[in-house]
Amino acid sequence: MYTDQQKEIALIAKVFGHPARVAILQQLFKIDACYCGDLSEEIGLAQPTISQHLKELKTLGLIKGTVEGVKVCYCIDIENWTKMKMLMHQFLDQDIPKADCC
Amino acid sequence: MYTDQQKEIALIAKVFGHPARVAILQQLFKIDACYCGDLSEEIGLAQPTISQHLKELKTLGLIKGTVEGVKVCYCIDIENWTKMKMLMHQFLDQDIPKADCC
DNA sequence: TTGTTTAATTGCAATAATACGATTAATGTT
DNA sequence: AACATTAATCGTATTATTGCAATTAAACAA
Repeated sequence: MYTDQQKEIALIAKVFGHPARVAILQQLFKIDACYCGDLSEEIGLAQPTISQHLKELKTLGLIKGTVEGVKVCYCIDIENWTKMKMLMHQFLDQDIPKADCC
Repeated sequence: MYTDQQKEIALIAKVFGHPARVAILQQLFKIDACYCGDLSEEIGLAQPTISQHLKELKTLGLIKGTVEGVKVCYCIDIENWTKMKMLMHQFLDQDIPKADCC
């Protein structure tokens, strides 16, 4: 029904389609690494909610987490983020017509 | 709770978060203009479903439609698409850390 | 006017997403 | 071992999204 590319773009975009996940990602870029509890405080959502959002980001491969004692340190997965960026640019930067058609 | 930027990025991404809307946009880029009925055939969804997706894209300002007799011609809104692209690039092209932190 | 074509709207059923309290799991500390 | 800390999972209520049949609306044609 849809091309693989269309499905993948939609999957990525869906993950960006919630402000909490946008906020989490921006925070990870800003401070380079973060703990679930810190994010919960920073963003203002309950810990299970943040954990759930982190899981979605992790499932897509955009972030990774490593256990550090009793905490889990999350950060951007640079390689996958770069790959994702290429796909999204491909979609966003399509050649636009010279003039509005209507 | 979230910044305006975060909310706007999420709103845009949410619209891209369904393969049907990705397909519609790609088709509009490809053939420069399209009618609702053509999209319905091309994509394989019922006319009301396509109409609904078109409405969401229009609400966000990414496309515009002009009545052409009994049909409605849809096309990309170049100006708004360009604006949207800038916002998304701002988000996607954040400075990534030199090395994985974890 | 009457019919034809196309798109929008309505109503509704099915599914998915979101948020969080309660609990469990894992690790570290005393 | 017993406790403390942190994050994941479970269960569940609420809300949002999706898809479409049926209908309505709008424009044109005969």
